[in-house]
Parts: sequence; C-alpha cells; structure tokens
Amino acid sequence: MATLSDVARRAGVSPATASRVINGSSKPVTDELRERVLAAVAELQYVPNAHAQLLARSHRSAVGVIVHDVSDPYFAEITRGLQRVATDQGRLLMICNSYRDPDRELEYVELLRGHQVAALILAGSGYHDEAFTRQLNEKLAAYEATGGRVAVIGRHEHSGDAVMPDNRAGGYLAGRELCGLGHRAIGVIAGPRILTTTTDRLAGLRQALTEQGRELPERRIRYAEFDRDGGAEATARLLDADPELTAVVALNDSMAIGALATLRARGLAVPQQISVLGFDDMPIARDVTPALTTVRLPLVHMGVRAMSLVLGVGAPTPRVEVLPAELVRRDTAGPVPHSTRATAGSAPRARRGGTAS
Amino acid sequence: MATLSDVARRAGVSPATASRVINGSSKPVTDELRERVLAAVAELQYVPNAHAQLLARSHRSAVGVIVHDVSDPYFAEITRGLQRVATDQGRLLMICNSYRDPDRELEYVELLRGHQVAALILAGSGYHDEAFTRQLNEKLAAYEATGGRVAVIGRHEHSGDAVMPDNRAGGYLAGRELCGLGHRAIGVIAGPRILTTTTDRLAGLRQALTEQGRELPERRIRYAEFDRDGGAEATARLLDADPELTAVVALNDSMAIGALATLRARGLAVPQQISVLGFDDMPIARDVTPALTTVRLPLVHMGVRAMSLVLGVGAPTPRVEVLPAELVRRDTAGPVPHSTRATAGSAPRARRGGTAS
DNA sequence: TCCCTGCGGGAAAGGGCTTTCTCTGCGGTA
DNA sequence: TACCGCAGAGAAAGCCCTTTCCCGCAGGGA
Repeated sequence: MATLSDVARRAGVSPATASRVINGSSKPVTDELRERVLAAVAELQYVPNAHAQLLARSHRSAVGVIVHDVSDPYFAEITRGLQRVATDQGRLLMICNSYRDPDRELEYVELLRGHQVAALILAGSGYHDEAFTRQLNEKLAAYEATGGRVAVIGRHEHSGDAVMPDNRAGGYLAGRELCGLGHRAIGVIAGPRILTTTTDRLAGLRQALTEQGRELPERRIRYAEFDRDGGAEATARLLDADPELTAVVALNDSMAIGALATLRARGLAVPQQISVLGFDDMPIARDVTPALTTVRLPLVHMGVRAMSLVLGVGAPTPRVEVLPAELVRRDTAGPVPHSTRATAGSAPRARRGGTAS
Repeated sequence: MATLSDVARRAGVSPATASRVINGSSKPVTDELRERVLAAVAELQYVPNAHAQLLARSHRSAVGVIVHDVSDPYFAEITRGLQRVATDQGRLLMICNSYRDPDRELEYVELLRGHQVAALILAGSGYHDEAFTRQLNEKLAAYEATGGRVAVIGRHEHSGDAVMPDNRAGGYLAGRELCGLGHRAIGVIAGPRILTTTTDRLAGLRQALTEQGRELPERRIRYAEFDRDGGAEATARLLDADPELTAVVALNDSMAIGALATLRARGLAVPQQISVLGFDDMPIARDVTPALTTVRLPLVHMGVRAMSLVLGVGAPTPRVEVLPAELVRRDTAGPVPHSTRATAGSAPRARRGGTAS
C-alpha cells in the first residue's frame, strides 16, 4: 500500500508538502509542485490511511449509532433520518446492530468510543434492568466526560439529550379508537416485557380503556418477540385462550402483520369479525390487505432530530424532544360486530376443554 | 480521553507492560502487576484508541461492504448472511449505502481502502456503463494489488470472486410459469434499464416467451425505480397503454407490491382477472394478500457465500458461484381468465384518447 | 563460587499522517 | 547597499499504540 512518503518521494517533495496538497491545506503551494504531487497520487493510486489521519488530526468526525437491527423497518426509517443529516454535514456513520442484546450494546459503546466517534446515538427501547442501566449510564458518562456527545431515541434511562416518541400517548390513541368503535374484549400482543417501549405503550392503552370503564386484564396480553413471527404466534395463543375477542392491538406493525397472517389462516375476517391495530406505521403498513390501521410515529423525523441534537451546539440543559403519535385510520379496525362471536365461541372452547382427552 | 501511558503511569508500570496485560499478550506478566494495570484501566475507564491500534498492528481485520441500501429487504437479507459469517470470525463490518449512485460507489471503495479493510464486498446490480465499470475495476485492481480481497454479489463486471444469483434462469422460470398458465398478454415492470440485473431477468423472461412462440415487445415493458412506488406507477402506465394484459411480472418483489396496490386501486382482482409475479422472495412476500407468487433467490445464502469466499484462503482462479433461482407458487398467479378483459378494455383506451381534449 | 539460562520487565523503534516550527531566498524599503 | 519581511518549502515533533530487542536478576548446574 503506497504511503504519503512514497508519494512525496516520487514527486520530489517533502511529505509535508504532499500532505498540504492532498488535504487542500490553507498553506500555499506552488502550482508546479502541486501538479507533481497530484500526478504521483494518481500514478500510485494513493489513498491516505484513515487511521493514521484520525490519529494525527485532533478532531473527530464520525458518529456512532447503535440500533437493535437496521433491517427492521422501524430502525431503517430512523436510520434514514440519521443518515440524511449526517450526510449533509459530511459525517460518516458507524452503525451497529445490538439485536436487543444488552451486553452487546455495552460492548458497542466501548467499541465506538475506541473508534473515537464524535457522538453516539442509541436508538430503540430501553430495558427494565437496573444493573444494565447503571452500567450503560456509567459508560456514557465516561464518554461524555471526554467531550463526546450522546443522544438517545426512545429510551428513558439516559439523562442527557433525547428524542422520545410519545409511546404512551400512542397507546392511549389506540385504546380510545377501539373503545369508540365499541370494542370491549380487546387483546394485546406485546413485545418483550423487559422493554420500556412495551410497557409504555401498554400503559397508555390501559389508561384509555380504564377511562372508558373497560379493563385490560393480564390474561388478555401475550408477550412475544417484537417481530412478525412473534405476532403470529402470540395471536394464536391469545385466540385460543379467549375466542370471543373482537379486537387485537399489536404493539408494533411487524407483530400486526403476523396477527393478520394468523387471523387469515383461521378464516377470521378483518375487520368484520375482528379488528386489528398496529403501531409505528412502517411503510409496508399501507400495502398489506386490508391496509393496516395503526399509530404513526414520525420515524424519519426522530432520526433527523436526534442527529441534529448531537451535531448541534451543546446545550447546558439536556434537551428532551417528545414527538407526538398520531392515529392513522385504514382498513383493519371496524366497529364491533353486532352478533358477537361469543355464541359461536363454543367450538374453540370445546377445543380448549379437549386438552383433557 | 485516557491513554495507555496514563494507565501505565497510574499502575506504576511501563506502557509495554500495560499493553501486554490489556491485550492478553503471550508474554507473561506477574499477577501483581496485572492487577494493578487492570485496576487502573477500570478507574480511568480506559478504552484503547482503535485507530492507534490498527496503525500499530499490521493485520487488518474489518471488512467493507457496499450495497445499494441496507434497508431494502433484498440487501437486508444479503447483509444478514454477510454478518453471520463475519461475526463468527470476529470481524467488524463497515456497511455503506451507495443508493445506486455509481460515483458514490467509487468513493466508498476509496473510503474503505483508506480504512484498511481486509476485504471488500460489493453487492447489488452492476451498471451498463463502460466508463464506470472501467474506473471501478481499476480501483478494485489497485486494492487487490495491495493484498485486499474482493468479492461481488450479482454483478458481472468484476473479474475476481463472485456469487451470482441466476437472474436469467429466474426470469425464464417466471416466463415459463405464465406461459403454462396460458397467458399471452404479459406486461413487465422492470427496474432501471441501466442495471444489469434488470436486463438479465428480462432476457430470461424473453427467452421463455420466445420458446413458447410468444413475444415480449418493448411496448409491454415499463422501466421505473426498483421500489414499491416505482412498481405502482409503472403498473399504472402499463395498464393504461395495454388494458387487455392478463399478467404482469415485476422484476422484484417491492415493485410487485406496488403493482398489487395499483391493481387493487383499480378494482382488478388478482389472480382472477390479472396475475402478478414477483422476484426475490423477500420476507414480506408471503404476508401480502394475496400472497405473492415469486422467484426465490437464496439471499441470505448469497451473503454467506460471498463472505466465506473473501475470508477463506485465496484461490488461484477466481471462483464464481452461481446460485439457482426457484419458483415459489403462492396466490397471485392463476390461469388466464377465459373471458379476456379485452372487451371491457375500451374504457381505459377512451381515457387515453381523452388527452386530446 | 562462577557462569549460564531464562523469566519478567522496560526502552525504543516504528506505523502513516498532520502541523508547528524553522530555514532559505527573494523582493522591497530606507 | 544593508536590512527587513514574507512566501514557500522542509525538518521534526507528536498522535497512541504494539512489538522487538535488550537488560537485570534469580536460580541451577558445574
């Protein structure tokens, strides 16, 4: 691999001069030398060693991002927003997938610190886990103490800058909508219990139901992985236990799509027999059939804001931006069926009783 | 930011010893010193500077990946495969999105070279563009000359290791299926003309039709962006021009989903009135309604193979692995309707004529 | 008792770049 | 004519690590 001194030697100049030409330094260099250097660069296919550069330069430019999984549409959208701002400012992004593993998250914080990123963005739900939260905060504090900037998206644990989707309000919206449509037997397929996103959304939902004199008992909640298969499976369990359900709210759209699949497999018409509500409004939501009624979160905007926060000037007080959720009515939520399926519910019930046989 | 010498000083040892403890060097260090160093590391929250390490160490470990867009399910799946192998081998991945911009692709090759990656993987269609191809090959050759390994996924232009999905065979499969179902008026919504993936798939399709004594005239092809909206829009244009179409094949699943949306909006029943075929079999394909009939490509496996090629021992001869395509029959392709819609076709035609008014 | 061996530790040389500082030589002023 | 100032180029000092090389010392064999 050609080095700067190779280039300098070939051009018959000092490394200092070569460096100045290549980086467009403010220090003037005569045209003749400049051209000799440029020619040498081209001939040798020289590319500066990024690590040496970062070591020599003081200022750090890259930004580290830790998400659960970029290929999950939720994070893909957020990342799009992050990218947009970063690209505008000529920043390189280092994106790491934690796959919802807290230990991996901790590791990535170290790794990114080691890579001298100028800022760190953690996106995705926090965990109900004291020990982990403390450890993470320690690490983040250490990083911030050395001048690093940190912002989180959608997690409470960090005390600094944050952009927070209003998960609770979103849950509330979902609950109110279903109540308005007359539903009483509402089931929930939720993400992992340990995620704060799950509990926040659930809390909002429960609040809405309670205000309407309805309930959300634990037996009508099923926890599963926050993805399509988790949703499909949780829906099946929910239906087996409670065949008279007239609505199921999924705590994210991927799960909702899984729910739709299970419902279709069981021959239940959506929304005529049973309503489904999603959460997030990821792009595919409008393309499933029937199109998904869901709670929209401004995902791209969340990314944009977080990156702006972290790249902008530091504020004395930590800034917390709460971004509103919004209900998007499409075709999966309808009024509660007049003849509830409770009468026909004897068949599934029989099946449950049948486990004794 | 604490440095190694800070740690050494605090522990009362030399930087050499500190380094040995931290990296678990083979050289023995007494337990007492080891503990002093470890304590200092913890107290100072020391994290080694990755750039300095990479500079000091000779061996390069990270792998660079250039894709069109990780959040596109096609690349998300491939990336999953790449990740799997990379993680197994303790390699860090640097993933860059070119957003199908050739210039950006060139830039990223430089950038990754500068970051001293041990290998480079380019995934995604090549371009019908001589000048670009030549430039890219020059850059790759320069990189390989310095010991870098390169593999491409799904592009012809590179002369080295490659894993190639059999796009042409896939197109052929799609064509044969449709012919078998009796379709004659087949439209195609294709990705950008400049992509080799587009032309390969098209070529296979055309071959199948020709063999069956059918044709694929240019007027039955519409080129658009390789995404959902591109597919929706191309389908609209196609239908406007040719209302008697009984089948449309989309050159990827995202476009197929767009096609489904347009068809639904126009009240055309799939597959009763019109059949739709996709390509790729991305995960969502089975969850749209009706479930998408499509040509499956082993996306994850493609990633696995490419990474294995590049991380494995070099072969004297470039290795090209062609991975087969496979037809997945679901619910969007059916037999050609008996009463062709040609009779009802007058309405759209009238609409087109109406542009004169 | 002396010498050799080997272990544990430190000194120092890079690795490739940026940047400050220094030096040379030229044009311009007194 | 002597001197000052400055433009343009190079020397060299880092940046933070790893790793080779070397040294001192303790223990074992002759």
